[in-house]
Amino acid sequence: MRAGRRIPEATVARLPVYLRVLHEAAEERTATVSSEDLASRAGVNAAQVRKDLSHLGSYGTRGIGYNVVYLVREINRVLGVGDDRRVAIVGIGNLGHALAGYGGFVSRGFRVVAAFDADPSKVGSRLGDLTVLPMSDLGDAVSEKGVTMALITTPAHAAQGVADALVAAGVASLLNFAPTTLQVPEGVVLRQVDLGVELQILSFYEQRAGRDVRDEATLARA
Amino acid sequence: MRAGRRIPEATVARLPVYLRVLHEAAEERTATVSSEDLASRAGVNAAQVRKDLSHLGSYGTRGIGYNVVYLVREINRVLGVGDDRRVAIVGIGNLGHALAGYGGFVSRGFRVVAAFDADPSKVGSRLGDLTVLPMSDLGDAVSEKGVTMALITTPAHAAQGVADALVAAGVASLLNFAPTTLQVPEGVVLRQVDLGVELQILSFYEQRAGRDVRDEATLARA
DNA sequence: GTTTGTGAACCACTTCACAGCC
DNA sequence: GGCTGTGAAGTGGTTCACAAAC
Repeated sequence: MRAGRRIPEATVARLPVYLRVLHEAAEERTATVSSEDLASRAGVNAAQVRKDLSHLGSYGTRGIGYNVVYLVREINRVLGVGDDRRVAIVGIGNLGHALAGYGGFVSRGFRVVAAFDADPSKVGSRLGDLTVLPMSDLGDAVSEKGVTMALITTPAHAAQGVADALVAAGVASLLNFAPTTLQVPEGVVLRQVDLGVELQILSFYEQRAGRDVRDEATLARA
Repeated sequence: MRAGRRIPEATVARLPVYLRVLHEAAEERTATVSSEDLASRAGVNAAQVRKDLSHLGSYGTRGIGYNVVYLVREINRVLGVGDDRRVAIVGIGNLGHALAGYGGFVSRGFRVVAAFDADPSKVGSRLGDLTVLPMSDLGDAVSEKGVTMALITTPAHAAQGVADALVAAGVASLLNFAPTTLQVPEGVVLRQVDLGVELQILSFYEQRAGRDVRDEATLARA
């Protein structure tokens, strides 16, 4: 598969993991990595790595491996990260609060620039260097601050309404943490993270682990 | 495929989603659901639902659908949920704090019974009705409280050490939120949730959404 | 008529194995 | 000799389509 054609979904889900591993390698001043290195650090098969990377183009050198800095740049480009993306959080409960302060977003090129809550007692409170805004400000704040992605951390019953409001405001990428299935119009990208689901999946494999030994390393959402 | 043989990984990942939908249906006093109902509420294809459920056995009635209460019981049994599972959280930063109070766990049969942190200034602080314990208490507390699953919410650099300690203490199911790949011995079940990865995947599809329209609804873990 | 359960067809992803390049 | 890039083979998952059950 030569240069960037349609990239398989499964590959897209692994690219961020490679990126993480490559950053670690870069910190250790490693100039090049082999598919074998990358694979073992990412917890996948080496052939997998090579095939995944071949979807982006031919960025390796036979006999040598992949140039770390160069590969980081290419993956960032493919994922559309790098120029910092503006993120809003709707629903400032425990989880929303935690995500607003989560360092793992900033270090990956995302910046939380707005926070909203429907509860008047929360509106106006500080959240790091942000002020929690009322839902009625959503439309204006989204366009003023150039928000392109939003995290929904409301209770389940409020999530669909919030999603509708976000879509109406022009936000086209939603990451939903509320434990409910959302409907969005075509063209809007939606991903679901349900922490309860993760524990239940874990529970299944733990239960099995007694009889047949199973070791499941999985990526998120993946 | 008659009655419970080996259940495909992809099916296991969807069962908790069906469970969530079934609980919603139960609240609405719906006695039976068709695969079509279930599918549309879960965001998948109806044939998928039927095939998934057929792996558990034949619990539907042709011409009628599936009995909600009965199906909930069966899925819970297969997943090994129901008898409340004891969970520990290691790393009481923003995220650990939020997860300790997350209602979505309790309502799904999981109970957070212990919290640990390596930072002496956090040890002894209250967290709901728990007290944060030092890492040195991990072994004892795990066995006393019957912990079988743990959430790792430490910084990345501490995660492997914590995983090792948990495994040594006899915890055989780990859900890792730290953005790093962990190594665990055979027989230990490990799942990875990386919130930064989720945003990066979202970013990729958002970027595409302009040209070709893609709408990606995904379940967690994938 | 409705809806399940399932073989068969299809499609996507993974792994193998090796030619080609350094 | 070492390592990538990739066809080919293998595996697993999804969707179709229909017979069987109600």
